[in-house]
Amino acid sequence: MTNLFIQKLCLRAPLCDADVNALAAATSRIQHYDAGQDLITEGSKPDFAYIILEGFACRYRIMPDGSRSILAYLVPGDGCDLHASILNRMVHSISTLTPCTVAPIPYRTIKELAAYRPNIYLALWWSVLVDESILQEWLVGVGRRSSDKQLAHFFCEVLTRLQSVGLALDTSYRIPLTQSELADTAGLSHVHVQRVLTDLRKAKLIEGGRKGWTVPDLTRLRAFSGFDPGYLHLSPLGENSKAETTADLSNATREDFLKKFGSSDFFPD
Amino acid sequence: MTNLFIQKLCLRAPLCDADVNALAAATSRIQHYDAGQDLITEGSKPDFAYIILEGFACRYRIMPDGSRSILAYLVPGDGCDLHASILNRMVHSISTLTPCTVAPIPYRTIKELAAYRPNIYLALWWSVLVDESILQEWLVGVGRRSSDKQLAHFFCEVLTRLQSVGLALDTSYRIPLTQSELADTAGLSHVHVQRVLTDLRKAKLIEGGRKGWTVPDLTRLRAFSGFDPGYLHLSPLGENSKAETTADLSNATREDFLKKFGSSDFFPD
DNA sequence: CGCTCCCTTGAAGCTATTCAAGTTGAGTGG
DNA sequence: CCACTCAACTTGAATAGCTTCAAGGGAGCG
Repeated sequence: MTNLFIQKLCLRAPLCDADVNALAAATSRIQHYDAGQDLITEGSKPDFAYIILEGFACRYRIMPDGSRSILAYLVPGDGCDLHASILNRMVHSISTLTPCTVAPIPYRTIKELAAYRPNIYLALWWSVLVDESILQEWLVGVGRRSSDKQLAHFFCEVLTRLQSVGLALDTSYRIPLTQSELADTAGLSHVHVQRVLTDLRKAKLIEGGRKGWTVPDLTRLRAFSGFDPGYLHLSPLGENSKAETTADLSNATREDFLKKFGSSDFFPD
Repeated sequence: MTNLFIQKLCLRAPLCDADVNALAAATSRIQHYDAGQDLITEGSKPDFAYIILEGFACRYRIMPDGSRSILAYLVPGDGCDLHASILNRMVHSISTLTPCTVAPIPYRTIKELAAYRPNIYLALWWSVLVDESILQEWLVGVGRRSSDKQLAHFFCEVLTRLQSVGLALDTSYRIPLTQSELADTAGLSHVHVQRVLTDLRKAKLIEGGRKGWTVPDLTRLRAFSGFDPGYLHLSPLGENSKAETTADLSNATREDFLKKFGSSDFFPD
């Protein structure tokens, strides 16, 4: 019994059977949402984090003038704001873009999982840091990439993230986003996005439209946009080309890892 | 024995004397850097995190075409990449902008502090989440704010962050950034930044130039830029009404400030 | 004194926005 | 099945915002 969320965490820390079972229990209750519904609203302080099991969602903010800024996409396997209970309140909203299947998890449960299961704790940390890294990449993109490269880069990112959980392994996977959503992601007007996308289509770098984009040749799109997946930190623990360092986990074998972090006194409380 | 880093963490979790002493010991070794030196270089996997005790530093990326994108500023009291040892390798560099006093902390020490001292653990988490929140705000700004409002908003943020650790309580505090640095922060050309800044100067919203900016009236600048400090999550744990947060530091006199944040149980020292 | 870094200004041109008016396609009810 | 509707997409034209190139000015420092 597993799901894409658990699969994703498995990429990030060596979870044992007990870890997987605990996560499976935590995500066993599921809910369905239609497209366009808010899971979390700006200003609230929710009691649950949500795991997206199917569908696409996004984190966004509405500016005083009514314009929208999309800050992140949540694809199947992603959790939203697993950590947010530490902060006072949400400063953005989260909304479904397609019909979604989600698993709500009480923050209490997350805290307990993190406290008693070091590997889950590590995997959650990893997720937060990857979120931050993606945010940095987007900031670079909005600031310093041309609009065509930025949109192409974004498609590469989403496909790569989907592939990392076993989706989008062939080129027929449809990314269900409208041009307006892409515009609010890239900080552009929807009219301009439309023109850029037709150019990309003419160059055979993307295909589709109307809430369904496909990429015929991801390698070409990556080359075009200068996409380097390093910032997604996808490579499993243990595969690290850099020289050995005193900092710990990346070079560690599973045994080293457990020896170091599996002891119960590491997480008091 | 305390410093701005410890002071900042005290705002974020109720640290006891032992916590403070442990942090003081961890940051007791200090180093001096000239302006323009890299503390951490892209692609490396450093052994130390660095706490900025004096001076300004920034996190940045150089794009393939040679342009720079600044992703974050580190002001006194900030730590850089306290958590980075979990990830494979750095995907950006960190450089001093002014001469800096920094305290290097081995990642081992950070791990131990986090493991054995729950309040420090909580405060570090908080720091990471605030960093992420700032990144989101910047992304919104680059995408959806006009260039004058964006730069004004940025000045508000930096001043507010400085005030939260007791710096910049009056208007004479100089923000030591060049126009090129501001341009790489806002994703603009330095020529355009120059023109926007002269406009802001004409409107008496900012003063100075040449690596030294001051804000004569932070309230006016906040109103102009639509700055809401909520995303900095400065209010102490437990106090989280919106009204209170927006009110807090910006208009505060020094006495208000000390009354609120200077109480001895808040700064055990 | 002369160097360097930072700032300033002008002009030309590109990029992106805004406004406005269609078109297309999927879904809905008759 | 067809008309109707709505959201998504498309296109054009005018213009604002921003960049680039280029040249020059001013402050601080050895």
